[in-house]
Amino acid sequence: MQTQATVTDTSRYPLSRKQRELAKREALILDTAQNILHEQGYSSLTMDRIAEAIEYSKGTIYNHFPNKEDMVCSLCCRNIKNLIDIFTRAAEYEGTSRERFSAMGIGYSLYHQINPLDAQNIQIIKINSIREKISLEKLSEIESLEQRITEIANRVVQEAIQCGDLPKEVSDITDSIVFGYWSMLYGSLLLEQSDIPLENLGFNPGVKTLWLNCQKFMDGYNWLPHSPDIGSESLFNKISSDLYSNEVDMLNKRNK
Amino acid sequence: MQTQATVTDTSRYPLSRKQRELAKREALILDTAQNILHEQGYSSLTMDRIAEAIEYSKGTIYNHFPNKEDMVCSLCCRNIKNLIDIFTRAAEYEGTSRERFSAMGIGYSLYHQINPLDAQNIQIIKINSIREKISLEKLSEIESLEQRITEIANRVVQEAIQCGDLPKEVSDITDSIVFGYWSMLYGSLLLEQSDIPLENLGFNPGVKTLWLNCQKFMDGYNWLPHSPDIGSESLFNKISSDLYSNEVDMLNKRNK
DNA sequence: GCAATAATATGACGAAGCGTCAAAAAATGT
DNA sequence: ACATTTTTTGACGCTTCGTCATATTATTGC
Repeated sequence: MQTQATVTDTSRYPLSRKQRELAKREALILDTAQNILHEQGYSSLTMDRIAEAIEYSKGTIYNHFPNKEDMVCSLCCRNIKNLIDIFTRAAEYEGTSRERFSAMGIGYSLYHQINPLDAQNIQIIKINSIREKISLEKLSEIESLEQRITEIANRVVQEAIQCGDLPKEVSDITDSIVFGYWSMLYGSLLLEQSDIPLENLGFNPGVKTLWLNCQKFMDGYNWLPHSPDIGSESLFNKISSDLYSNEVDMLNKRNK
Repeated sequence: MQTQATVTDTSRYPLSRKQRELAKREALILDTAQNILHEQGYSSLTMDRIAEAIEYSKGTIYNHFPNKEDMVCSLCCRNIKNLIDIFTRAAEYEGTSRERFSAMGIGYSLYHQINPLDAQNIQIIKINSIREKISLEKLSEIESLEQRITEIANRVVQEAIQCGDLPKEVSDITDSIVFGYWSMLYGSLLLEQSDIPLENLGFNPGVKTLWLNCQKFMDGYNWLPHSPDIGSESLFNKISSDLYSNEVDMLNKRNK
């Protein structure tokens, strides 16, 4: 009988040799997929090409993933963990609640600038006609990972209310605040997507614009302390260097 | 010689019989494509199916569109005109500058709720791997249509500055304001996309959430008059019934 | 150590879709 | 009425997906 290879066993028991090998191969497949995406783009990502690259047959890949879309979703799951890490760091940042929330925006923006591929993959798996091919298990996996992120953000909002940085009245719409913030981050991300010519749309895009809009969004909710009329950039720089110096370096290096 | 059928001639001269027939058939193709999308979804949208439905051969379709993606983009171009109409109506709304800007948000949101297909198509043509197949002409067509929308929004922002509803200091970042606003609209739209289970993410989504966030965004920019602490919904209802009663009816009818 | 059995890997194959192009059909010009 | 240009057609080649009978490898029982 042909059974589905699986490494999603989350039990604490040590994996058997077999399971380890399976996990290793799964990682190999995902690595290879990412490479191809990186070097040749999504339209060149075919199961045959992956099979050739990893020196296993196509059937073996299909023992790991029910289809191509599911595989891309797995890639997203793997990579979104980096984003969780960034959000966690932001939530633990030593500063006001507002600075911590701001840090999340910077982190999100930085992360996707460094890894535009991830943004593209996320974009792809959000398309309904793609989505319907992804297994329910994988869908709920990515969903719960995203949930972890929104929970982290939500906690900061609640802390802000508790310590009086945000008015008590918003206690029952903390979700909305997170949703709005995320919408703006996500929307900006997609609108800024590499190949869409925003300049011609009359926009002056970039991280700084997003930063400003995020600040104004928080101002609107009366999140104290308010952003200064001028010079909120110094806060931006402070947070960037405090929390994301590695990421900023990486970005600078790449742009050279 | 095989030449490309074209009806994009924008000259004012009356079209010849031939051109009219061509335009008619192009519309037929797009209508049919939209039908198939509506009834069977994007994965069932194939050139062969369209050909069969319109009772022309596939080759004839390829005389109108260089490929499938270009055709979907054409569909977007055709439909985005409705959005321009909505934005125009919003810009001409008799009310404060802030109300007009708000009206744009409501209109955008309503429009995509009524036509979720359009939102999906827009989402699709924003994917790089799709985009690279679309002809440059079509890309610049949709770009300039989108530009018309942002221009309309931008004009309202400028009027707001002129009449003192927005502080003079933002004069040179009107683009950013429009960009932020649009990001939030667009981001919310995509995050709310039909099949993504937001409830489980802890969100309480919907038009009202978006409305609130838009209001807070404007508050953040100090766009006068500020939204009231409670009861900004009455303004929402007023604008909806003043400007979009047709659209609201349509939506109610459909949900019945 | 070996046969029997179970698990896994393979790649040829069918199905489906895209886009092409030589040939057929229709329209136009003379 | 015939020649020439334009348009339409659908069979065809190509690519990709995902399957599955068969081959290979691993495991178990004795």
